[in-house]
Amino acid sequence: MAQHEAREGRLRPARRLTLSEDVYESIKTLVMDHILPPGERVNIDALARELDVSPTPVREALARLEADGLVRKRPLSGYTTTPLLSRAEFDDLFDVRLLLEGATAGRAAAHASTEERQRITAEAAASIDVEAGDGYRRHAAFTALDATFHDLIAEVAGSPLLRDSVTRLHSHLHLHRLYFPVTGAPATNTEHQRIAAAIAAGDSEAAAEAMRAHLTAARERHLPAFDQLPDPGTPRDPV
Amino acid sequence: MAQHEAREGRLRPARRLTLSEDVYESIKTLVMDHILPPGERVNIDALARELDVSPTPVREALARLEADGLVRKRPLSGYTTTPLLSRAEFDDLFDVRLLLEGATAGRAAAHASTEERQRITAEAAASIDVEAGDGYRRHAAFTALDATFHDLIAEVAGSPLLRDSVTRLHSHLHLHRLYFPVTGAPATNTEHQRIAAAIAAGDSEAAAEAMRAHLTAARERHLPAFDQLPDPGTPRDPV
DNA sequence: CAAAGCAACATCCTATAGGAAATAGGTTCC
DNA sequence: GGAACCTATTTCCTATAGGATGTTGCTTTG
Repeated sequence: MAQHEAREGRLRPARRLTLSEDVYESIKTLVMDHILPPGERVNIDALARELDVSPTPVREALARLEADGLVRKRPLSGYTTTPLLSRAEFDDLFDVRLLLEGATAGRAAAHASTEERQRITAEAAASIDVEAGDGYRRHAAFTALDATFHDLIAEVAGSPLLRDSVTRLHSHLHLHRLYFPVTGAPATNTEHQRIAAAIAAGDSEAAAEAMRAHLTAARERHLPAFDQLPDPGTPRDPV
Repeated sequence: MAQHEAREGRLRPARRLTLSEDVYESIKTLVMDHILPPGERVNIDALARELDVSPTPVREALARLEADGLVRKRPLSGYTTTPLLSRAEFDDLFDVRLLLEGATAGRAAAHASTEERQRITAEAAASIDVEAGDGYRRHAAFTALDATFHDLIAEVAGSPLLRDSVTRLHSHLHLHRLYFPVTGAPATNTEHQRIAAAIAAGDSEAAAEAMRAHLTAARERHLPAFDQLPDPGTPRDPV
């Protein structure tokens, strides 16, 4: 049963601890980067062959991804990648982000340690040198940096439950953003630095307010995307 | 391969659509009702034999439950039910509930339809006749009714993302409450009715305030539980 | 020409078997 | 008497095979 020597030369990164974990990360990346396009059927067997594993760990990873909201499962019809965000879902996402991330910023300003405040300030400053690169790469780097900044604040807020909720929200955001390159990188950086300054100063109310202003502005920057492409609506259960 | 006639007489309820779904609900109930005690190892094969299915759907259900936070998975050591809430985790839970459910109550007051307002009012009123029953049964019924009320408000708030977050939080709460019967049923009912009245009247601010007052009071009612039993602390990764 | 029915196909879902790792217990050595 | 090492067992993890179901395309009929 020569199943080990075939493991070389696969397109997955070096294995973590369990195969299921690797497969989970691999598929998550495939969905996040839209290599598996939104709203498309996911063939378990084909995916297993592609990753050079048996269908069982693929099935297990898909079950976790469904709980994350990145794929959907129709009972006897297989898995499907979650379709693109509709306008209503996008608005809902930012409404909830406003609520949750306003709170994380305020709490971060109150609870963060000295070392954590420095990390946040550094992260906001590091956002500048993403000007390098071109097109897709540059946009992907910017998106990753933005996510890192927001996740860092959620991490520092000192509430595991709040952090989980925010992280879950962010993975939903990726279902929209990668398709629509935005041009507001400089504005985003200054807004980030304003948030970082308020947190460093320990001013909870100012931090929350700066975060809410940032999210409101970011929401406005993303809006034109819905005019460029036909709105996908919510064609998610065509029965 | 006589695998169908063995399906009769199992302790699972009638099958929904897929076996994995049934198994998921079954295990979820086992964890919620503490038939699988918190912090205990979960043997996949034993569970599969108990439910009279193969390990594969059990494994899939466990993966979903891990995403829900009801079980944990240590890479090469199997699954474990999530341990009891520590004092710090309990405080965190109610902090986040205060934030999220205050928002759901306010939004429910603004967005609910006439029919939905009636359902909420009816649900709050129905909370009275749980005085019947004894001990465990009575407490379980009260807990279920409380969860239904809060979930209903989250449902009506008109934000799918917010509803998911709240629902997720509630499943965490079950990890604490069932072990410590509380005596505040009458107070809970009046508080629920006050919330329902504010929502029915369409007063967002009053509804949010009533919800926050309710949660603050409920938190106080639960607190003595930590004095009755030795605090479990956070013995979750004994290596 | 359109719609309904049928059949073939592809895919998912479940069951079983075997290899690998971690845990637990006993033994031995210090 | 205690700690470290080794061995045996248990358990998890992965792979493969077969049955049931949904889906798709074609044919036939009105």
